Amino acid sequence: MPRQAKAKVTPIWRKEARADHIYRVAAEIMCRKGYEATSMNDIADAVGLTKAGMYHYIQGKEHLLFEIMSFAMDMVDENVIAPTRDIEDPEERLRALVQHHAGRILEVGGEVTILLEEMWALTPAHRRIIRGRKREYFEMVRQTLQQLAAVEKLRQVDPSVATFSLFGMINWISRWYRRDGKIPKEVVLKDFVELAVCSVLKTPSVSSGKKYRALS
Amino acid sequence: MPRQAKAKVTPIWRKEARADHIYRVAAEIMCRKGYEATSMNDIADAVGLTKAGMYHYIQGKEHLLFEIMSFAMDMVDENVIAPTRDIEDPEERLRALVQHHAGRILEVGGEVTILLEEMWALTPAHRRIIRGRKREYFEMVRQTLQQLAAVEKLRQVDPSVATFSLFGMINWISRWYRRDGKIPKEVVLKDFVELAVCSVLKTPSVSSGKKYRALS
DNA sequence: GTCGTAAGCTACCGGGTGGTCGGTTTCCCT
DNA sequence: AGGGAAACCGACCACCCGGTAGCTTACGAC
Repeated sequence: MPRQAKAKVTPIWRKEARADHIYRVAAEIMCRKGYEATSMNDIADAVGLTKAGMYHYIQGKEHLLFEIMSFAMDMVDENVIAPTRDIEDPEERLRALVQHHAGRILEVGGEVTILLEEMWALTPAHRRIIRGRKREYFEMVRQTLQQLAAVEKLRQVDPSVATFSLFGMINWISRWYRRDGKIPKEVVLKDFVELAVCSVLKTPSVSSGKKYRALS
Repeated sequence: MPRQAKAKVTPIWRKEARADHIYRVAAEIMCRKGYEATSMNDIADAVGLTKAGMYHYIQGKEHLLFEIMSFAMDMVDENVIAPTRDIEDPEERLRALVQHHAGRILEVGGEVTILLEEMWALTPAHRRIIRGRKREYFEMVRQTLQQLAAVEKLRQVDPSVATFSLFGMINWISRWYRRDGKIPKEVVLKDFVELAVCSVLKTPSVSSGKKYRALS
């Protein structure tokens, strides 16, 4: 039990921290095999406990999924919505939204994004909560596009359809991007900002170049 | 048994046709609840047979999924690849690809597209087959983008990344589009062609207007 | 040292899974 | 009328699921 060595140094193994570890392992497995195809024994084995032992830290399978999804939405709130909410210029805001969201997926890994689609596995109450948080995010992006439409910068497309399109492009990343693949994540990020912004804007101004300048 | 009435008219109820019906029903249920969450009893009930009776027409659950996925890829081959393969101008071809693919999803329903993602549920042999067919399609789109890059029409983005982006936008449609919703499919289709083409092309020429003219 | 608590395990539960077997019904053909 | 095949079903199988009860162990506080 190598973990015990660390336990000696930090005598109190926070129960919550251990639960966090279980969440992380569970997220990885569930993402790889799907929620239903993942058994509690799979998770217990991966985490080094028996199923019964694991139940001292968690409440149940569905609750596990709910916690993971909530964590995913927390990440969106903190790392995507919060840093972009106060950007005044809607074009600038859109660019930042894409950059932060895609950047998160590329860096943290898409596990969490993929699990966000297993909505039907949640209890109705939990499903309502997650759906509400998703809708909130969706509305923010949609309103950004509507602002752009108001100043004639948006292409002649339905703002909702355009928003769905943006989410499609970005969420799909987690289905194909491999961090050990040959495309570096900086390239993907730069390209995605360009693809996303250009797909919806008539005449995007040149990137303000805060982080990425045009290559040529 | 209302089906019997029809059987009287067409005395030979082709076994294959009955199997087809089962595939269709299974696709609808599996898409709604997910492959693993769908039991053979669910399907049997929906199709009006007992589980044992159903096994006279099908070979097993995994094979059912494989057949559905193969059918989906047949549809792509017939209705997307075949009618666009011989278009010479790559920009025209790209436009047609998006139009046909998105059009199919909007009209047939996305069941089949969503099921195409449950790759991990297949046996390795079946998985290899489906993956091969997917890759073939992917390569066709990618080469179209590469041709566009060769004539300086593609934006400064990696063609593979751009291809993934296109697939993301389009495949995502089946996750949000409701045929009984308020956005008519013609609008979605028109918008998607514009969004997709404009996302990857520097200066898309005005649509040749074969089917859809600019609205204003 | 010993006691209380938390951690963790073995053994088990009821129920549902994909799948099969043997038999019965139904229908068409002659 | 009756024979043969295809259609269909009730009962069952072995197995695995999520989850729990109750016991044992390990450890820190005093």
